[in-house]
Amino acid sequence: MVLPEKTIERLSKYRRVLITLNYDQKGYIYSHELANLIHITPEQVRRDMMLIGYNGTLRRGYEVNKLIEKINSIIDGNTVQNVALVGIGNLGRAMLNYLKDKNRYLKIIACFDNDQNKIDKMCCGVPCYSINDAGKLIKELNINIAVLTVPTTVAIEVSEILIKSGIKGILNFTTIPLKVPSNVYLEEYDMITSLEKVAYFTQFNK
Amino acid sequence: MVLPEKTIERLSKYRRVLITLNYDQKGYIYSHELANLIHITPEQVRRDMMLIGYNGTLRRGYEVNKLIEKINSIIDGNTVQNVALVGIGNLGRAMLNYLKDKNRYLKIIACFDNDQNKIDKMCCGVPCYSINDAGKLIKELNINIAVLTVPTTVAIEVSEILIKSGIKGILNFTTIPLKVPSNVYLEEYDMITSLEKVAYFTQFNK
DNA sequence: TAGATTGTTAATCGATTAACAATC
DNA sequence: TAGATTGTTAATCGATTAACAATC
Repeated sequence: MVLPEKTIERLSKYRRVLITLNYDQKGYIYSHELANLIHITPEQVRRDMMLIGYNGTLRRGYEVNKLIEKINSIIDGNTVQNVALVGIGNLGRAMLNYLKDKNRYLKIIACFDNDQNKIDKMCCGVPCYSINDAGKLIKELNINIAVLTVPTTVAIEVSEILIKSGIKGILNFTTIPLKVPSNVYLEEYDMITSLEKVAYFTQFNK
Repeated sequence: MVLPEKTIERLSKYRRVLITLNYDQKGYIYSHELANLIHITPEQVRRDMMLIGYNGTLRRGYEVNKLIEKINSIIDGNTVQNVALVGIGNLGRAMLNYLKDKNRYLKIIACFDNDQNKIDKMCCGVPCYSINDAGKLIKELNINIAVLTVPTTVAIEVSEILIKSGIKGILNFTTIPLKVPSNVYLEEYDMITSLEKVAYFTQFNK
């Protein structure tokens, strides 16, 4: 029932390249063409298609529009999920601008901060509320997902508030490892670790 | 010789929590304590220690300072690596502020852009140069690593310039999958995919 | 000693890659 | 038909987890 993490990552990328490169106007695409677009092997594409139960045709490959629809139904469940961005510093604002309007089923409908100068104003087109009202508003606005861009010093405290408020998925951009209950999905996105990883492996390329 | 990717990621996190939580003043740490700090199992910590050839003592665990030194020598090779940030938009500036000064062996010493208003000025304390001079400057300044935060529309073009200029490691924050030669290390950091992944797995937590 | 801890091998799990039959 | 492509099983690879001997 639950698909592998890596398959979900690739489905996200398949959909994005197909849409941004206007392949939906092309009609059909072969596994090796789709593989080339994100630099993987055709076997991996076919295996993903098998896992999601999507069949191509032998002569023409995969029907692009149908495939996009299928991916929509898997990732978004064809229903809008509301997202909050928590912490409107430099990073938060950049992320908000970046993630906003990238997926019509994922709507960033609120942001939270503790700075009185930001609260009750709009930030990049999204209303900003006090973190003290998170408990109430997350329930009222039916928000399931939080993007966490607060300073590391308050990351744990804020994550606990979010979980108490009913958030079921967190994308953590802070560089503190969080601990969440088993009914909350956590994705860690640690930029410093990523850069240090590049530093390590780059040593072998000289 | 080359350590597994996942081990490198954890080494980066071990070092960071040990330093930020001032464990270097504590002297020694047990595998289960270190495991707790980043929410993994003690077995995994011990296996990583084994892989990097670092031995603890039976009664007291691992000597923190020595462990940090060991991780330094692995990830940074105890030598400074110069880094360039390419693309000084909102995201680029946020990343620059975020990554700056996080690791004394990883120095962001230049940024590149194509906007005349930014070129030849300082940006967040780092000199900004024209992308047209990248070929010359990357060699002159001995830069090995690039953090890519340009708009998706020019990502491929710019990555090719960087590779021609001798960059050996790229941290790609754009949402376009890049293709690099085998002697260049590429780390993809796709925020949209991360958010969509959270959206998918959150559906099972309701 | 008894208990706690490390270091390491074996077993398991998850993901990728290889191989190939089916078929248009 | 011949060639190209899909769908799927088997094999391999990489990473985690379990088990346990050694030892302070």
